[in-house]
Amino acid sequence: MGIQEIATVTGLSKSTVSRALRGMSTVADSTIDQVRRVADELGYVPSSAAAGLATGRQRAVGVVVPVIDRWFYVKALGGVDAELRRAGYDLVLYNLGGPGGDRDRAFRRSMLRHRVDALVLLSLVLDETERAELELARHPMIVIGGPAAGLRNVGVDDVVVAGIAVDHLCGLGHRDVAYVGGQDEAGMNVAVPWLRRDGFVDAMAGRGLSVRDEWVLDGRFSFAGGVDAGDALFARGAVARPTAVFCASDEMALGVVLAARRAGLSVPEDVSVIGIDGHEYGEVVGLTTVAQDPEAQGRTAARAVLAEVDGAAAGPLPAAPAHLVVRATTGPPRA
Amino acid sequence: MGIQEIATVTGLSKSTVSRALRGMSTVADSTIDQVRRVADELGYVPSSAAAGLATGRQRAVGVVVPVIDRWFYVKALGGVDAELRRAGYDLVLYNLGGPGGDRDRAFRRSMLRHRVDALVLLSLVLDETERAELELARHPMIVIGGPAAGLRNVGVDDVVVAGIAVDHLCGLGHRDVAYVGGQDEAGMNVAVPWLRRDGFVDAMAGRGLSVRDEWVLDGRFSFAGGVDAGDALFARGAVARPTAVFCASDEMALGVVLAARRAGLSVPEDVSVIGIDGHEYGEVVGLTTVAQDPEAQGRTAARAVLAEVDGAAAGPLPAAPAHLVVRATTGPPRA
DNA sequence: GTGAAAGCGCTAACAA
DNA sequence: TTGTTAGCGCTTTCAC
Repeated sequence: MGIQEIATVTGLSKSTVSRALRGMSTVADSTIDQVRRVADELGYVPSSAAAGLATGRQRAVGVVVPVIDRWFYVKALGGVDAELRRAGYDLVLYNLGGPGGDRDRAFRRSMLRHRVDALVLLSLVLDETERAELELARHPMIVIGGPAAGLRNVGVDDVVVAGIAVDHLCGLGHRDVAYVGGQDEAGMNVAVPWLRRDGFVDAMAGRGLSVRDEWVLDGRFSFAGGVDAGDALFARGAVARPTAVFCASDEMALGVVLAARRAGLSVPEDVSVIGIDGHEYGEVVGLTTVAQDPEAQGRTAARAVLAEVDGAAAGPLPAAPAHLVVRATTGPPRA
Repeated sequence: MGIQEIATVTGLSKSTVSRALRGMSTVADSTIDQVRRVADELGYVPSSAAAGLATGRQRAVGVVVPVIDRWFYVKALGGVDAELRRAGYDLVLYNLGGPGGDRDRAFRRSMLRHRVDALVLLSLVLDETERAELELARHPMIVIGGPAAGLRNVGVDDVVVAGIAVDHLCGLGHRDVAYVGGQDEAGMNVAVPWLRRDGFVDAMAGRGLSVRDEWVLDGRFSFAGGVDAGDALFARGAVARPTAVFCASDEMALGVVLAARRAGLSVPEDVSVIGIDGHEYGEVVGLTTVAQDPEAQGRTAARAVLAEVDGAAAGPLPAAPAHLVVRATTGPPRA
């Protein structure tokens, strides 16, 4: 049940059938109809392997994620997927599976096998070997999230984002603000957390405000991590307590809010909390945040990489937008 | 830079190189070493398309999800992925993208192209046409989540799960319990919500308890939906308020808890809340739940389908385990 | 508008 | 242990 069968049944040649199936304009309309009908009747299923071998194009792009179960990755993946589907491309998912997931093997064994025409890397920091390996495959690559040396990337300007948050907090009158960020649990993607922290510290310094060491905490970029950080922050008694907490992700911010309430503090009266992301849960809970749109970033990245596959030049991409969304978890500090 | 180059450089034949690359035991160890070295030097990258064409095996399996951004799907996807990676298989993600995502095209255009050797469907209810289409591809299929006519499936027994929740609630003395479930937002996957609701109603009936119509709500299987359902439930004043709420997912349960607190009710004193899933957030918040392990289900499904690809018979799978986790959101009703 | 033939890069008998 | 010879199912010149 290949193209040949259809050729035999219709009395046409393989080449004509091939052209007809792809709807090429050099084929008579009547022929196209006939071929399509017969193909349907026969239950013809094209072989992407054969087509790929012949053309050198797989019509598939790979998406590499450090781990899957993070809000940002899921959203970005959805965006990439939507755009690929529009273009008729398949998506092959390469999940590095965290620190325990032996990246090396994953890299070598599958990503390079010409199974895909391009790669979208989700906030990945590659080491030299990995870069070199990927270079072998010679296909277009782009990263979403933190910047990566030598690769195009789409994402927000993390320093700017941190600045927006600090502006908001300081504009309300806060001077004692803590930071909850830290390494991603997966042990990857170092760029983003650092950029946000540096952006925070710098923005504070820009206003003549310094940040206490004990107020820079690791929230592991997760809800539970945020709770832990909040517990640490609020257990110390009112004297050494910040009046505001800036979290590098909404999930952590949600955790901090919970910890605050548990500690008997009211938000934002006793402590203000702001996050980054635009997580759905935050909207419901009334979390103030600097929202970004990872889905749109995914779509942008997919479009860019697809264009490159089609031979377009790889120009630089503009920073993705992010904007302050003021809700109920931030307010002026207590007088 | 194909297998041929290596053959030329080493002075061996293509076949020997091919065998050496795959480490076949009929090849001299020294030859294997040599071939591998030369392959590395040349930066050889195998072509999965060519291998697939020749063998008829793509070493890839497709995973079909109704939408990606749901806790259960993400977790299950992770499980499938882990097992595939172990087996050296790639994962091709087919996201139907909700009701707006024109399933048809997605089905026809890519899933069937022999790009994958098997399919894992995440709680999908297929109509006849879709079933027929997929049959064409003739590869092993399995569904995770609700049962689907004519297909093997792995998942919890939803009726039993609902029974566990009802047992717990009634064991505490509750008689007035509401249900929050409803259609998945995606408009797919009808089986699971219905089974859970029916299981709930039946279990209640089994104890001589009936369920008010106004206490069966749609929470859209999301956090926000849970909040809405909770608002509706708790806005009516204490008279018509249930003493417990059974939610078909933890995300909805979390929303109901939030709504209860907002309405000035304390949990579990004024109202008990129980969910299904074992969501991480629930753990932190102290949500009582009937926990399941979608990741394990994903692994099981992947293993089963891989075995079938390798020619194993497709025996029936046992129901996945689920167990009650009592935490802080359930307690006896007020006297 | 259609056909013939070559070939994409690999694997798999069958020989040697 | 290695080499020879056919394909796998498509696309694509180049003719007609």
